[in-house]
Amino acid sequence: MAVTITDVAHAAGVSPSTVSRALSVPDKVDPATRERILRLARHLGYQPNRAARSLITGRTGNLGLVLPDLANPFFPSLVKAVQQQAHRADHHVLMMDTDEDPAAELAGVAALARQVDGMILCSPRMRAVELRQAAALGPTVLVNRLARQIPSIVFDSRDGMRQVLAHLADLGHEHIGFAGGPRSSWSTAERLRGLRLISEQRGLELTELGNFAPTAAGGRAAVDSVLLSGVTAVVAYNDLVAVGLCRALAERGVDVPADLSVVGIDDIMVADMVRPRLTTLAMRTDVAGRTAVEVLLTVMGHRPAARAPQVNLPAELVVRESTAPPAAGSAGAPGRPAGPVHPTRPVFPIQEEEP
Amino acid sequence: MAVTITDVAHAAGVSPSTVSRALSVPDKVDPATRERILRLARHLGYQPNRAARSLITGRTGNLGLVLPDLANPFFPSLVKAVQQQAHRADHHVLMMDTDEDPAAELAGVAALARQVDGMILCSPRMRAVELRQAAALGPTVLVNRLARQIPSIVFDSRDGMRQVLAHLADLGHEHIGFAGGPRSSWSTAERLRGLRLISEQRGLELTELGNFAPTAAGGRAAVDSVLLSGVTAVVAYNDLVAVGLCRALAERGVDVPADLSVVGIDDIMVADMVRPRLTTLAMRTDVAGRTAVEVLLTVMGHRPAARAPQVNLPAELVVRESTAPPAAGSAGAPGRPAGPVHPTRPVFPIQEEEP
DNA sequence: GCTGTGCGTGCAAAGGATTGCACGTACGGC
DNA sequence: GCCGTACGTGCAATCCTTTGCACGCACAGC
Repeated sequence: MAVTITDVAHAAGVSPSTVSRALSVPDKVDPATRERILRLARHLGYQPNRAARSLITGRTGNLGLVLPDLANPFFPSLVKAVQQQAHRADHHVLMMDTDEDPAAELAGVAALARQVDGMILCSPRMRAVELRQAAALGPTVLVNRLARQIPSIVFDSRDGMRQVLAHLADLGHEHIGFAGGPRSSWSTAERLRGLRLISEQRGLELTELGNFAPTAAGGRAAVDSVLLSGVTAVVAYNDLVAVGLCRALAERGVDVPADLSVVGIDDIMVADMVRPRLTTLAMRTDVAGRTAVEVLLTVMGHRPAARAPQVNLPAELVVRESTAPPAAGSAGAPGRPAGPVHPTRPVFPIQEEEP
Repeated sequence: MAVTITDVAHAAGVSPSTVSRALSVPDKVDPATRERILRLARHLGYQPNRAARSLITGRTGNLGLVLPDLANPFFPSLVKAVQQQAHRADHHVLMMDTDEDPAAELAGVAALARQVDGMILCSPRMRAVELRQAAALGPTVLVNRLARQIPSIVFDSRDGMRQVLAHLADLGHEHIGFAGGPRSSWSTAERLRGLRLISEQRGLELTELGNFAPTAAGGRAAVDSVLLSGVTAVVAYNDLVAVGLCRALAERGVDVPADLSVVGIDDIMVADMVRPRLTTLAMRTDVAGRTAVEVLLTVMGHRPAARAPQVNLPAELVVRESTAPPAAGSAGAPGRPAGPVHPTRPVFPIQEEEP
């Protein structure tokens, strides 16, 4: 059916070995024969059978990519970058969506391991011990998660949280809430750690509002804790949570940012489309994806991997419309000094009034 | 390194052939031996080497998925559904993003063809003749595109456009604009055909506003044509275009839906998050993805494929906030009879006024 | 002119699973 | 009690490519 290396060899009047060498180690074969072979190979449309090659070399030419939920807008651009970078290195990408199921993650990794040369695990939900098992199956790079001995790409949570809190503090906020993501999410823990550290340094009051699904619905669910907490600004686990929260607040008659400031994380496309446009901590997921592939290719090259590389990518605050100075008379900042204050509005408790 | 079929065979005291049969055609081997083999295989953690299997069977266990831009929110849920459905059939998915480049499509398909058992081409931009070349490389299913002799999954554009125009006509609109997508997009042509047909049937005036990029930026770019056209309602190529258009309109002081109605297509997640929430023609991309895999597996099974199956999926109009009756005195509907009319607002030409 | 070196090429093994064919055993039927 | 059948199992070929080893030839050096 398909044209094999032997077909090319016969056509060129050489042995299959020579054809193989002409294609992979060109300087080991006579220039004249090489040219003839290459021309014929092209002309016959020869494409090496990767299964056969894989059988002998032990390499597949594929990379695995495991992630919890492709429908989460955080991932597509990461996946896209991974795919592009892998393609540049002549590798293909096998994708696996585990649907936020930690059990499916290990199973998926095991199923994938045999037919990829290395794997990228994005925001894995599995526990550390399982992570080690997974990494033992082959070269592995983690994205959005840190683990001893496993190469990782993460965003600098501490500096990110520093930027967020600096911005809010500059606006005059003193009491800030954090609406966390899933309990099993490493990012939640990491961001909380950063927030705790920095808010203590700056003398800000930090209220943990709870754990919510990493979706707009999760954000809606957070609205009661937010309103009861008395905070003047909320840092949401991600932009979807922030958007859901804003929607729910609007329905309660709370104006963002006049009555309450909201900060998202990730800077997904939606963040710039909603009203108010979201102030958010931008994560360059495309950079993360590209870096992950580069690191993976490196560790795939050198067997021993002297020490697991850890890459810390910068996050950058994008200030848009969802943050403003706290309302005068707000619970969080009673009688605070002047400043570029927005037109005052009634705050909590909320009452229905003209739009 | 890894445990092979021979290892299992030795452990069980049988030949590799028997192990192979125990795993693939269980009723051809003695129940007792079968049990022993299965237990040992599980215990040793045996995973068949797919390269070796592929070499002999000619099948890879992979499906290819080619699409123009994963960053477009239309695709992720489709990809997710494809992946899930493929996984159920014990196949993996090789994804390829062509970055809206028609030339990259054919190249990508060619590169993928050798290592997949079948391919799903989503919204391909390539021309019909290239499409035939691509389909000749192996079992192929088209999504969002129709071609003779190639199995296709499409959404029912005509009925979709009928719903859209019925909704707008019911509201009282008589002059409707269409902001098309890329010229090479099959969907643009198809939707336009539907709009022309139905608007003629219903005696509506249809204005083609041009071709725009399938993004929010494309929608922004459409704002001038829209304002100059004198239409009272716009059907956008997709939700992103609709969102971009709404944003640009708002900046010009045009209120949606009071001054102008906008209808999107696709019902991506964003459609329900922006202000105003978008009235849009919902496409169940997850259903399309699942169906595509099912059809592909079918055509992969039967060699001859009696006739290429064509699946027409229903689209369903979701009415939200971006559509309303045309403003009284609007160019499109001068002195139209009463009805549930919104509070009147000045229309074009636009002038800055209080929010 | 003979030996040594090096380059270009071919031979053959290896990699792991599948599968047609054939063999052997055991049992049923007459 | 013998033959035929059927079932369970093993043998060996096959898929295609890569690669270590060896061969042969030509040319340079002494």
